[in-house]
Amino acid sequence: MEIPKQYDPKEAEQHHYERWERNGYFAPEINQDPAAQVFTIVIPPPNVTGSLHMGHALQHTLMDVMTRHKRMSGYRTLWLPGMDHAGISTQLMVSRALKEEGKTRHDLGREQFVERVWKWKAESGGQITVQMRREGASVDWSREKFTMDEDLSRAVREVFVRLYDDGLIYRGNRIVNWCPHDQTVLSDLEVEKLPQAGKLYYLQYPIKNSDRRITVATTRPETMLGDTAVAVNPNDERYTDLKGQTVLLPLTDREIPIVEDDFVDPQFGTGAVKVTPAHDPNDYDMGQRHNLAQVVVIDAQAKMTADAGAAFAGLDRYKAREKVVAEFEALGLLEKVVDYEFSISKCERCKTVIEPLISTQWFMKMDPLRDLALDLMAREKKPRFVPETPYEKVYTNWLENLRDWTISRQLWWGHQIPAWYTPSGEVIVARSEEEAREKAGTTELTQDPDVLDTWFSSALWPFSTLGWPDETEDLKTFYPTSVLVTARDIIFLWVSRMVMSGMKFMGKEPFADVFVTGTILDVHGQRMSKTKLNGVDPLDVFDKFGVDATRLTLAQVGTTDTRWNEKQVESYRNFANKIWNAARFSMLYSEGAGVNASLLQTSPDLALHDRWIISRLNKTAREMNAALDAYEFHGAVQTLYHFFWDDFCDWYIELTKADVTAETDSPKRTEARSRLLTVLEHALRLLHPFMPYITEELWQRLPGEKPHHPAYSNAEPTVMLAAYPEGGPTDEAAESQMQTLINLISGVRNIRAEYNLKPSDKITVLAGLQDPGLRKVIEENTDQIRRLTAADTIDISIKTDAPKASAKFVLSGTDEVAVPLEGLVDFAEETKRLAKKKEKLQGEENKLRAQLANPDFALRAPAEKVQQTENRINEIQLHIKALDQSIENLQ
RNA sequence: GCCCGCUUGGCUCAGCGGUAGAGCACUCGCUUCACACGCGAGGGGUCAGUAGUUCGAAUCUACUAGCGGGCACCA
Repeated sequence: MEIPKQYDPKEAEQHHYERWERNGYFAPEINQDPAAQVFTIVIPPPNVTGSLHMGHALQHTLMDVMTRHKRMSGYRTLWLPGMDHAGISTQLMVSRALKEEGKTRHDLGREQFVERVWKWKAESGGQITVQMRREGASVDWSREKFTMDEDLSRAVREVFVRLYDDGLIYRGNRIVNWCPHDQTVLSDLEVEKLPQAGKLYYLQYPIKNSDRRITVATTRPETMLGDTAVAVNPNDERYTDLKGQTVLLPLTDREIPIVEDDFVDPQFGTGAVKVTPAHDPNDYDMGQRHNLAQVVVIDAQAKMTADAGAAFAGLDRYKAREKVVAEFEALGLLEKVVDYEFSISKCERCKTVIEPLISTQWFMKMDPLRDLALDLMAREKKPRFVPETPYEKVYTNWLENLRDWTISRQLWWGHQIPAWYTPSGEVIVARSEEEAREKAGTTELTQDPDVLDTWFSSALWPFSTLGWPDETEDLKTFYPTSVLVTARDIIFLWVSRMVMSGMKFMGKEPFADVFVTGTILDVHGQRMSKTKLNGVDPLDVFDKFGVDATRLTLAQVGTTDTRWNEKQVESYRNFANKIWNAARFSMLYSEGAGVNASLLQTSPDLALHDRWIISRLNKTAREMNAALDAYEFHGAVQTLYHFFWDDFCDWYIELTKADVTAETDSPKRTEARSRLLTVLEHALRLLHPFMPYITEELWQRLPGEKPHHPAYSNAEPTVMLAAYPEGGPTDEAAESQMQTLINLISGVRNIRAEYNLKPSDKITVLAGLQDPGLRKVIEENTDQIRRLTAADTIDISIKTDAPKASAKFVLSGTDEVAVPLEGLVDFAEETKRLAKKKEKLQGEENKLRAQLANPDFALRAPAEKVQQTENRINEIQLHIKALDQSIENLQ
């Protein structure tokens, strides 16, 4: 079998996914163990309009690592995929397409427009599901959901009706955030506050029956046309005599009162505030407190209404502003205009300045729901946020200050509100029009034209996708889910609402843990964004370095904000190639051999390197399971990388090479070959959750017995259903002996490098080892040492009798190694080399001695620590003594 | 305004109470029979600053500075 020298990721990425999916490996049904524990993740449903970005790739990688790890560990796993109908985004996208045809949605009418959106979805929606397959995401496509599916829509209506019946959903006339561009109301969370350089206008209002004026400051002069009061702080002495007076509102024929309200800050502006209840949330509240009239002067198109007066009616709000200012100036009532930076509310999506308007909308009363979530946190500390800081606190604080949620939207694409109106204006809320007719006792019903906020259906995602309100098997099996993986920007929009609805309708939290990922920033530390065009396309990275290398890079990001670093991906591409070539070597010499798990049973009879790699493998497996269970992805990646590259490739393969590549067949050769293949096979399993493609590609090729986890015994061979190694016993003696061997070999190599010896220069290694155990280890490995240091002779004795012209190093305490270098040793240089080492040791000794000299140290530090320090000092002393001896011999 | 996070070698990041780590970059050597996307050997950091707690602090506490983020009804 020809195996190319270089790993081609595209080749491996081509076939396996299709096979995995076709064979049903992603579905929980593949697990045959009725007693299996359950592991569930529901995907944060990407927008149907969206395409894959780095944030998705990061989240998906982490979810896939978790899912694959649990699946291999015998859990019945479900990672449920799906998409969100993304109300406004989708409607806008289709509207834009219509515009190209010279039409608007109104030309089509509601029914045809919605049909058109469905058509768009069928043809070009859900690009991301194709891209997720490329990522290797092991989601169960047979359970894929869409928030507008009939079953999920049914859940939405059910929830609406129940909350309405509970009095938690109500219809009300209140001030709301209105986007004049998208022509819909928005919730507080869909509005972003942006700093804005603007002006503060000081307007003078004449007082009735007086020649005095009162000055108010405003950033929005046009709203003065809707003023219905001027407010001052009750304790503001400047205005004591004006209290209860009446103001003649300029540019209108209205007279408005001066009221007192604590809300007014005497320090700001003039201490007098114009009150426009119909166009400002604070003024609205003040209006409620003082029973003020609401004069609507701006309409849904952000144009002035007839109530703004004939001179202004029909004007755009900004034109009206100019005109108001001009007229005030003409009247001599414009006191001054100053530059002023303030924050302005904009539509998160289209960046249009929000117009606060009074409007009849549907709202959700949040307090009782909020309390469910807060209780859950207080009582059970759920959900558990990872990382706990700052998210637990941020989440809790937000809940504590929660206000009612505006849930209606003036859109066509979405779940139409299940409320009908009778001719007499009675409101009937029902699960269907049929039910509404029954309730109303009439067929003359009109359904509310509005739809629900997209997040209304997302809030139900963890149970609506599993069949709720029916008590399905899936719902019983998979709810509550295990962990939610998400970006931090939707903790309020989505996470908190899922907790509330989960508690309300399931009586149980929707997920145990919430893992909040970090953010991938661009190379300059800026957020990647479409408008900034600084985003890196994951698909380009896949093409350049392979999916597996990209996944490894993303996995180690974990919860930290990290700048995009292509070099990192490149290094993991190289790692993939290293894996490929280690496997290539193992299989090049696999004749007569095969994977055989029994060869990983350790035994004192085995060679040191075998006992060592078995111990290292077991330790690595334990660390991997611990790290993955603790969501420590960075540590997990590091552990894998160093086990595979340093332990397995740099040392184990080199040490087992002699046996593996032996010319003649023998049981020893077969065993060495088989053990190498077996260690590799286990390593591939450990790597699989992170690097699904290369591991499957190689695992399929390995000869020998590669059993599945017992839960999957019926399935065809695949690494994704092999057992994740749990890690057997470790062998500390073997690890420490091996470390000595490594130190010896590295020490000799160091001498070779420092003396610029050519690889062809043969050397003799003299080892003086007083410790009999150590001597035995080294004696048993003389051939290995000879090969790995390119030495001719290894001479082991109790004490070296090295010639003066030798380079030396101390292995430990009294054990030293010498390499005679007749004619090559510059005595002065060698003295310097040894002195440098001594100096370093001396520094350490001084530090430790100072510590020991502190009487409090002996008194307060744990005895074990004191002992350790003393031991280390003794060791250093022996080492220094040996160095001194060597230096003296050189003189 | 309030709250939070970050600041570790040239770069990107680990570590989070017991002598500073990785990858990349850098230096030197190597066509060593798996891999030059490689092999071997090295150099490089008073862990932002200050003051505390502690026998001992990159690691805990407080403050300061720089950067980043979240929340907030100041017209």
